[in-house]
Amino acid sequence: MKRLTLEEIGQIAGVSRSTVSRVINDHPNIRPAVRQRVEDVIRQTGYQPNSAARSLASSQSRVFGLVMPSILQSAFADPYYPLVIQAISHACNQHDYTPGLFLFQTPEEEEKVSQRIVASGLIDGLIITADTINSTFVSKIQQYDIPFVQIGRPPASNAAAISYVDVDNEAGAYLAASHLVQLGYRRIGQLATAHNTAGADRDAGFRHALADRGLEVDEALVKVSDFSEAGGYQAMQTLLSRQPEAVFAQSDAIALGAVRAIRDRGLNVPQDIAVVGFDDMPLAANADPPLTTVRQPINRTGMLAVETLIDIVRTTPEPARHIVLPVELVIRASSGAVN
Amino acid sequence: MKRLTLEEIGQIAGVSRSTVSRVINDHPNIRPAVRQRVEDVIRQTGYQPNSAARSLASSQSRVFGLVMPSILQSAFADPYYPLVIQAISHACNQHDYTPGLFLFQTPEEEEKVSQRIVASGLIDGLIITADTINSTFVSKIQQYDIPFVQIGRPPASNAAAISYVDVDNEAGAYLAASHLVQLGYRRIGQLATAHNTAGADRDAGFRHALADRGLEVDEALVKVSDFSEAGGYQAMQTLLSRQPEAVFAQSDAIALGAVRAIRDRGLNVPQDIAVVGFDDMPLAANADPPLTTVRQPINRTGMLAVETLIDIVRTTPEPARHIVLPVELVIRASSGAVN
DNA sequence: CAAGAATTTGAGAGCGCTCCCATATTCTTG
DNA sequence: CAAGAATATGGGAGCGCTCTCAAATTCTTG
Repeated sequence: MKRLTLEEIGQIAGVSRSTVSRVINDHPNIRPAVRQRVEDVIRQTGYQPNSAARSLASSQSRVFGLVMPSILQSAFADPYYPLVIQAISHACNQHDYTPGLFLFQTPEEEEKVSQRIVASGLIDGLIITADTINSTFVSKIQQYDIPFVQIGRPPASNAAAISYVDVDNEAGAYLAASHLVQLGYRRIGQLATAHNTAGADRDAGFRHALADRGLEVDEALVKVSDFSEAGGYQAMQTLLSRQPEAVFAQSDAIALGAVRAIRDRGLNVPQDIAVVGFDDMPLAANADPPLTTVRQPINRTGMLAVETLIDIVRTTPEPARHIVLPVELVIRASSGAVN
Repeated sequence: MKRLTLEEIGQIAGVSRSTVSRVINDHPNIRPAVRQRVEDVIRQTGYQPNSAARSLASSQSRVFGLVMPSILQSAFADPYYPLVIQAISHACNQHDYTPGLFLFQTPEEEEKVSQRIVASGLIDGLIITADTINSTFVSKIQQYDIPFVQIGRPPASNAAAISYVDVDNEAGAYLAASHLVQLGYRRIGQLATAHNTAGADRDAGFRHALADRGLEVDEALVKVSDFSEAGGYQAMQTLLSRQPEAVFAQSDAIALGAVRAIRDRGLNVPQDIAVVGFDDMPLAANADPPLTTVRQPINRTGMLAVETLIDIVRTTPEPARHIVLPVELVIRASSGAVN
């Protein structure tokens, strides 16, 4: 079927191009009868405005870029990212935006593609998932005047100038660690991560919780992992010799790896070692044992990132928006509080 | 920094708009000296052509839509999809296309968004990941003249007319099942899936393998699951009472769930029950025990889907392209062949 | 019911490119 | 080295919208 133009829709409805444009863009000052007539024609013909022409005339594409910088490497080892992508996609669908996907595996790929996307006008704004401490991508993007919001808190040095949506990682870790303390565990370990602000905040929450209850953090019980199940497995293996009574893992994937490591050593969760995770991924509830964890609202994070970006694009970019979402502790069997 | 136009680049380089356009689009018949001069100016200024203007003038957007129909539901329960997305993203980056992401959770969302994407000219073609038997989405898309390729074989009824990239599921399952037979197992079960062609093909391969070696398929040893780890866990639980000696799972996630179910029953893999998966996800190698599985080339699948679509968009859409990629059996500990 | 105010509609210009055709330049070759 | 062929370059038109401004229509109100 041939594609119609505004002009042709106008002809059919007996009005001008301009009037049809007004109807489509919800402008005021159209007689109701005319609006109705035009809307009918649009519906009957299935007309959709040509998006290239729209972008060119309005310099707005209604496309957002969803960026995962190369520094995240094989980002999908952590099931968190697919969920974020899903949430953002859904939010974009609701708001009639199209999410363009930009995953970078190497710095070269990042360099080549990012040049194109920032300068071609293809994209109205960027959603950047990067809470790594050193993000060359973000500092590069700041040089262009393209709006963006970050998912996850940027490093303190430039957090003020950057709009972001984050969850309250510190409060979540505080809840998790407090929970373990309250259950009577004393030798509490942590499977931490490095080079990312979420990890730093969770670490801080963990330490505050212990301190607030008069416990000292035994640095020998803190091991660094990446965000994957395999990383958790390895880190837990090294931690096992220190005989912790409980362990706070900075993600569910890490926690699951830890559980596996504990089992392989012939020990049981939570009888021998209690485990608490972070994220509340779908698989946390189905795990064996079901994982006590900190639930973070991934869907709301994605939705708010999109809505914040829309707001920035449509109104003034200043001042930067900072959103921090609350989290909650979900108590299941792995911490030994229930069975 | 202000965005430059073709005209302005031409001015700086002392040539016309048209010549600059020719340089950018690699047209022949430009004197080397002139081309050089123009390229220098482009490089120095960091000029990028405005993509809206390009699309409008050429009616090509260089955007592909990556679609996961609503029928897949929470598609990301299976880690296969994130990997496919990653592969497609990478392939698009290489070929200077932008992948637009269209994940649909409900039929309403699908309806609303797909109308916009097929008719607005935003998109040059679609990559559809859907090997479900009943895809209303695909039949709807066929009514428009928008090029698309499917990942996974369409149902036989209209496979001839549809371009697709698939892996040789039947051969893979045949390899896996033959492997189990050769190891001496006789009571071989299958954790199958329903309503998708990949599952049907893997089922066929499984049955052929057994038949070719004179074994009958015991239907009581075939259980249906979805593609998730939790689904595999449940299906295996019901299968356990039938005391299989070995089981072929139609995906790695299912296989991992099965391993967990077997363990929970106090049995060991592979000593009591051997397990073979399908996909060779990254976690298969790290699993405990490492999973014998059928490796499918996800990166090549994504790459070929993109390249096939580019070919269809640029040349003639007829005839439909059918690509079936080979798979290989990866033998690890879970099948009992090695330790 | 006329005159001014308010509302509604139409037409022109322009967004930055590509594509085609006309003109200018360079290359052949007798 | 002239004349025709081949090659290289420039300019106009047009892609389908939006936005501004002017004109037409409708609404007020004395």
